[in-house]
Amino acid sequence: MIRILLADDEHLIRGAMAALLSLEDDLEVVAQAATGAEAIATARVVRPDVAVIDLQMPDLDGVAVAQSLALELPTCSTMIVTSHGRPGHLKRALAAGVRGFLPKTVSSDVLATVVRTVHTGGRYVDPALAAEAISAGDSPLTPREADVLELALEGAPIEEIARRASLSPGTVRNYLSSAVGKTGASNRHEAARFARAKGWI
Amino acid sequence: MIRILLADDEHLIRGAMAALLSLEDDLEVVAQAATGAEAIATARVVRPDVAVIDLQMPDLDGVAVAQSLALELPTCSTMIVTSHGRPGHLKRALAAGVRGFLPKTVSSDVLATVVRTVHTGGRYVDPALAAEAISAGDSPLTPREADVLELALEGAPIEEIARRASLSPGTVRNYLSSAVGKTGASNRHEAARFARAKGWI
DNA sequence: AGTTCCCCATGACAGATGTCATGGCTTGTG
DNA sequence: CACAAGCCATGACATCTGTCATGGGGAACT
Repeated sequence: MIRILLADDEHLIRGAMAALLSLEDDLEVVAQAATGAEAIATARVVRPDVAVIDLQMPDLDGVAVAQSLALELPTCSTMIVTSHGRPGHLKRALAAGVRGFLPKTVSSDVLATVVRTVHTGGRYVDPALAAEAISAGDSPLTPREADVLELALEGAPIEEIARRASLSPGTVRNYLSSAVGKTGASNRHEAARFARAKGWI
Repeated sequence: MIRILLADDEHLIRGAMAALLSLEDDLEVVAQAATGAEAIATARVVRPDVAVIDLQMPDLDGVAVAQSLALELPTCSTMIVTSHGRPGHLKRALAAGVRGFLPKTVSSDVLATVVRTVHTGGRYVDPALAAEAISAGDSPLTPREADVLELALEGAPIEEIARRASLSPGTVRNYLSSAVGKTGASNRHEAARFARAKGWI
């Protein structure tokens, strides 16, 4: 019997996935969590064999949870399911020791199969997402450029970005200009959207 | 027995919700669809009692589907479930004749209860979403302002917005300026994000 | 030691953007 | 009808942004 921890902030989805996984004879959902922190705390207690984590949750990112679990419970395999699969996320997730990465568009038997695969030490990444990740390539942005671009996402004026990044406005403009050039966008807002779509920020 | 049509583009979620609803003795999922168009076509054939529709789908909006269903199948009650509930959506949905509106954060028994409620002619709107909708108020934007602001969402330069809206760049700037004033933002990008958060565009 | 890359900053310039005043046209309303 | 409100446009002005040149300091690699 494979013991599963399920973490997803959407109660309905979580309950539904639990119901679905429980239909399998060899799978058992032993715990559920609605937030990243809760997932980690629960995992410490119940020590599941496999953790199925949603990527986007209110507090901790799914990847952050995976990182913690990899450290604290090396025997527990972590896999991530997500609605909005961006290339960068996949890369970060694999770096964090995640063994499975799926979009929520897959069918239920694929999910069950992957749970079994990661439990026996295997890995599985959705082919479509993998292809996207490869085509997206590495981020050409320097760390600082990524920081600044992220602050620009909300549409804030440069003044405010500079304050929040503790930089001079001139420097901010330089970084943004560089980022705009690298992304082929025509202004920082477009560049920010582009970079987010690629998963670079 | 209440016959249900389930529409959601995420296969996993759809299957899971089907599994969950089928656990109830008086509910039966008689059809599933992955897109809006598919949902309408399927509904014409199977004539379900209740349609449970996801708000965001690749092609048609959940609200658009609800509108079609209300016309073609007046005996079928439509309810919408969504991950990202914005106030404006709720308003549009109710105008389209939707009888139930829920975020995916609700528990499974709430879902089942609401299915029964709408089937007997009742209505149900998630209290939290309702409160949000009320506090958001009506859109202060004129139709044209909303159009232009929507085009501004992607970060395009004014030149392009003007082309896409078939307006002079000067006019676009006037509308945007007005919208910026009404939203209290400091530039059009912030205004666009704000308006989207409020569900105005 | 030299080279390269990143970080941070400044200054200058052109072009994009936000704001305001103004005016003509249409539509709906008291 | 008079009036208000929305739609569309133009022009002028101040400010914001994007771009480029320049330079110092630090880390990494050859």
